[in-house]
Amino acid sequence: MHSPKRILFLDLVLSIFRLNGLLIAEGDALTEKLGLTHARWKVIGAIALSNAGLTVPGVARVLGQSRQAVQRITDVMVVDGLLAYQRNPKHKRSVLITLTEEGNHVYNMLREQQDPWVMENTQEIPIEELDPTLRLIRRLINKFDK
Amino acid sequence: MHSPKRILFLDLVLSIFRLNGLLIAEGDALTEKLGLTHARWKVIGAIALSNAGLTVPGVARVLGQSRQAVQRITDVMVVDGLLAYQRNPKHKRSVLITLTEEGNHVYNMLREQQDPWVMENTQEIPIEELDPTLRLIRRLINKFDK
DNA sequence: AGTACAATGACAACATGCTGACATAGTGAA
DNA sequence: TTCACTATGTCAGCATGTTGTCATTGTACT
Repeated sequence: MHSPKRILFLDLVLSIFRLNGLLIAEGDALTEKLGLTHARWKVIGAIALSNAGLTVPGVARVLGQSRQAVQRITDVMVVDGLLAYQRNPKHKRSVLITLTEEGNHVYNMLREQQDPWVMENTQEIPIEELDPTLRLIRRLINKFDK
Repeated sequence: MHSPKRILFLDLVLSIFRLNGLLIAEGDALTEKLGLTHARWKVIGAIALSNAGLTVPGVARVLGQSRQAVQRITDVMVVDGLLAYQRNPKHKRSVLITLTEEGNHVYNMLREQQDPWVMENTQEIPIEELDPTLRLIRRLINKFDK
């Protein structure tokens, strides 16, 4: 079974691995001055983008990671003053994670780095290419996320 | 700067992170019975797909990882009998990695799991979608890989 | 209410990734 | 050839991810 499609698909899988690593490196370089690591800016991003507020297992679901990994990161970030745990009206034990004032400040600075980066890396790519790619990626995510 | 393109691009980045994790989970499930982990099947795959033979830093470049991380994995895999180091006519110190007989056997079994998996997950996706997606991913890789 | 099952927090063990640092080998240019 | 720079192997320290386990809390169903 050496169909072109097989090769194409495996090539895509390898390329996803590769791009994943490169994007993490990009993000780390972007946030180096902010004292963030990819584990941290992922959490900050997830929380900042959430409307209703997120719990630790909630962030884990969004990022596709184990709740234990997220818990460890958020615990440290609370100690560091970036995040705060807040009573959850929906759940007695599982608190909501919020950005502290400092956390918000860091997120705003992150945005200041991120926006020009996005500009720079998308200006040559038309939406007509971006959109179908995202659709296919999402289709694969849905296929594997069960 | 809240252009649709910005949102689209950030969504794509997050989706890459997510799909990366899901693909690793898929691969791990696929190779569980073979006693492989993702760190290991990535190395085996990279070596099996190479024509000219790969060194440790070579595998690292293909996978987009640090040479130290790859070295640690391959050292263990040599001890476990999956890989062997071979003199490199091109370089006195940097040996070539080869699959042992057992390593080849494992790779063949990996293929037996992988082929139906690829079939199953690509049959609904036409090449006309797969190909431009791979092109865009590669374009991004080239942009970030400096 | 009671009870089974799911979700969560907490802790531990372990695998894997990264960077930094150092010595040695290889490469290319003056 | 010599010399500066790069590539590689090696070791160490640390960040991050996973799974497993256990106790506790929530939830849903009877």
